[in-house]
Amino acid sequence: MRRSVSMSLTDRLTQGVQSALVAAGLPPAPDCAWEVPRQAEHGDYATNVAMTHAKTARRAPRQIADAIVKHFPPLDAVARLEIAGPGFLNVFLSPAWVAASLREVLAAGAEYGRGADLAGQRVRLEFVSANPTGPLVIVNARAAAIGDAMARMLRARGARVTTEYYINDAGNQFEALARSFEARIRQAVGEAVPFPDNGYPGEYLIDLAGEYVREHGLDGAAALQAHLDQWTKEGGASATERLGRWAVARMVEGQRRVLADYGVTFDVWSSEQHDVRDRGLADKILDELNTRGLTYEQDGALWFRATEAGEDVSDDKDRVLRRSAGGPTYFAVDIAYHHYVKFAGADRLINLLGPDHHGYVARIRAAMQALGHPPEAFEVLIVQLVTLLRDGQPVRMSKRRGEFVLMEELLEEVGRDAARFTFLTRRHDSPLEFDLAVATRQSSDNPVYYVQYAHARIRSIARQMAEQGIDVPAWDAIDLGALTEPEEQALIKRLLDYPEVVRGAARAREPHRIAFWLQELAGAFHPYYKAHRVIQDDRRLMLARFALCTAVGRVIANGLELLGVSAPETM
RNA sequence: GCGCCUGUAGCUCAGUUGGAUAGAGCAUCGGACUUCUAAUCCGAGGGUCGCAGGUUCAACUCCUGCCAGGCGCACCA
Repeated sequence: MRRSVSMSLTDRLTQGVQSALVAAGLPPAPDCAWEVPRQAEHGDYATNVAMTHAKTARRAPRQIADAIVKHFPPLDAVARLEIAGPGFLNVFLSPAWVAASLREVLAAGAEYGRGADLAGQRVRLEFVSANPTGPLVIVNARAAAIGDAMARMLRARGARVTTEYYINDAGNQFEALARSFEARIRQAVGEAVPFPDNGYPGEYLIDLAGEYVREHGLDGAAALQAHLDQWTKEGGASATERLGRWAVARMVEGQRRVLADYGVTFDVWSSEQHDVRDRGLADKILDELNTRGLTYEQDGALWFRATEAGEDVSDDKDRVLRRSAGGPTYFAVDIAYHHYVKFAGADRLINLLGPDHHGYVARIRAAMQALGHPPEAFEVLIVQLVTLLRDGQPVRMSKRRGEFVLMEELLEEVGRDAARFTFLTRRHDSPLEFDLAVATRQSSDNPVYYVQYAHARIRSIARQMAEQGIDVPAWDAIDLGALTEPEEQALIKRLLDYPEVVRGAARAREPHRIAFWLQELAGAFHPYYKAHRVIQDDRRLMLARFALCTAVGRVIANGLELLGVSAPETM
């Protein structure tokens, strides 16, 4: 980021306030927050510093405000200061400064909105991580949209982000899948075997079994038995496990493909089996925890003192690490994975989990803190459920019972951009009601098109000007002083807020702020476009407006990029 | 029973670490295309911010209690 914009306007205003306070013989304020007032008559920026500072400065708010106004240093950005209400300080920007500041947006281009406030942070961001026991469903699409936007946002502010998909390809769920898959294969070749209890009854397993039988040329029960016997002779993993591995590989491949179609790719795909269990990390972490005195034996099992570990969390009960029957629990494996693998390459972990895991958060956080990781180094964000409706009727989603709506189907019906944008106009921790019928019916008036359309219109102006052979000089050579309309001033001021919006969204882990802000920007642009023509005889005005529109288009494209949504040239 | 999330317009949701008269989209109603894309624009109606207290100059926002919905409380993952 260029030095001229590295210090934001509000920073400069704060500096002005502080120097004014000192010049007036008052103590500097510990904090000075700026907001954009809802109403234009309250100025472009406002601060309540005179009120919050009243106690420490031991003066009446209005007295402090008076002093600030009297001693405020001259800034070319500031046209005037006003005191209002109980002691608000309202700042009115100079129109000439506003118009000229457009140059910074244009000069920064695709870089505009990026910054370095998270520079040096190595973040490992895990999301989706659905069980490899079935295809991805709608809630996975929500997590994917949020996680991917989160990664883009954090990178834009300087963090080094590694995105990760963790595959739970071990334990009871894997075994249930393997047994279910074997049963489906046997049924596919005509054997009358019962389907296992606690299996995965979804139709996708029947399809997958059919594929397996076809690809291996198993044209009957005898051929299947020969196929399996060969493995038995070889020794090693059981036939059931081998079938399960095949099913998992196919399932993960399918998940990866759907996510790629959605525009979401991961830097790392890690496997519970290969990257943790096979490397003996589970045993290693038990030793580590033992050494630290964080465990005890009881009833033949090894327990973690979850109720005592942790600085800012405490679990409500201790947790088993090694079962009395032997073997580590998922929890033990997970501690090992976080500690040895994830923290090896990052100083900050962010996990997006579903609400069904929130009871798990306290124990894993406690474990991380017990292993010496500071509380803020390990963040868990709960992405709330998507309650699926079809014409107002709830649709239960359960992979176990085989009832769900696939992420693939969502993308076909609603489309990638609309789906992503819909998920990104909600807070991640807010439950979302998603009516498929309504979403399909309304997919053509999804708010995403409102934003994209603004971009397409702007690109269209550029095409028109090129077609008409209008010569556009470098931005620096254009006289922006022509931008005096209130709508033009308002648009530029919005653009100036953008870097701060991205910064705040990244810091709060809230990509939805960007989506809402883009809607507001488009909402300011469309009326302007309708009311004022760009291409016209007054060349000075035309070029200035073209510069403004180009900047708006640029920022829309930048913002949509952070959300993983396309910015079309035409619509 | 305990814990977490949520409760804001008819519906779906925002509300920027306490600010000034609580917003948007959809839906409803009334208008606007000879003009850079009408996937647009202009206007109207629509609210006890779940309820009740408390904190203070100021509460949708913070605290307490209650009500309602969702989720979780395994030697499953």
